[in-house]
Amino acid sequence: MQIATWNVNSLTVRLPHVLDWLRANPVEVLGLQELKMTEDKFPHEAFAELGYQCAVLGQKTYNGVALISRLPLADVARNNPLFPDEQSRLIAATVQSAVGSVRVVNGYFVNGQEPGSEKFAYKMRWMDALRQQVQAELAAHPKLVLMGDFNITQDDRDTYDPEGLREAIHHTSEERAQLQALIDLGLVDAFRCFDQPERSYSWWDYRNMAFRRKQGLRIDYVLASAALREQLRACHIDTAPRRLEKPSDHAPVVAVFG
DNA sequence: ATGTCGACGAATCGTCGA
Repeated sequence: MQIATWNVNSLTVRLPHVLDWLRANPVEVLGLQELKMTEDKFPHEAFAELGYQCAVLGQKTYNGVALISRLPLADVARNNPLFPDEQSRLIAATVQSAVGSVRVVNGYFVNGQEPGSEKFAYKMRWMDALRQQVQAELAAHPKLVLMGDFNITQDDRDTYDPEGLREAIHHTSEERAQLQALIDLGLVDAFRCFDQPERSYSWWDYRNMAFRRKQGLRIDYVLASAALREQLRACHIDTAPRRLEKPSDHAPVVAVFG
């Protein structure tokens, strides 16, 4: 089974890229972030033609997440029952896969803007609540994947400028402690379970020719629970869509189980 | 040096968020 995550930065704009990518990469489950559309505008039919069903938590202009799946999506949960939130950032569902029943949690984590800001405080509260939710989900579903745009670099390998960006947004000790606390629930970073090229990133600013200059951050993750670790076969970042005309600023991250 | 996108409301650009 293959599971992927991709922040598409407007599904309205990126739908052709996503459909093309699924034709070339027919993963079982794809988590999308930053749909920037309400559910009534979601192109269910286009995905259905490729054999996918979708569960959507939409929002106008900002945020918005979806699960795109070849397998039936059961027990769909939208946002966090422990954390009332006007922003659409989380969607979870259960799939019966070749590696068993897997709970898939897909998140668009808070950006945080700047350390010390109100948005940064919201990021911390949001992750406190997410940790509680994932802990409960893990108790009910030993095989669990938590994936999405985390908006956090885990360590210096995940940033093109570890010195210049030390304690900058996406690099703060507080954010990294929050990510570590999630991992400490019993998850592994699928990408780091395997040898990877240096300067592997999942996001590049649109400005400054950042992609061409390899100036990116790895802020998109697939985390797998211990019960799935031995089934984990590979994980990679697919930079091909970042090279297309009018790309998303993020690249898909793919994890292979089975 | 604040550089690029995308959405929005009210324009044909300014503002916000990333």
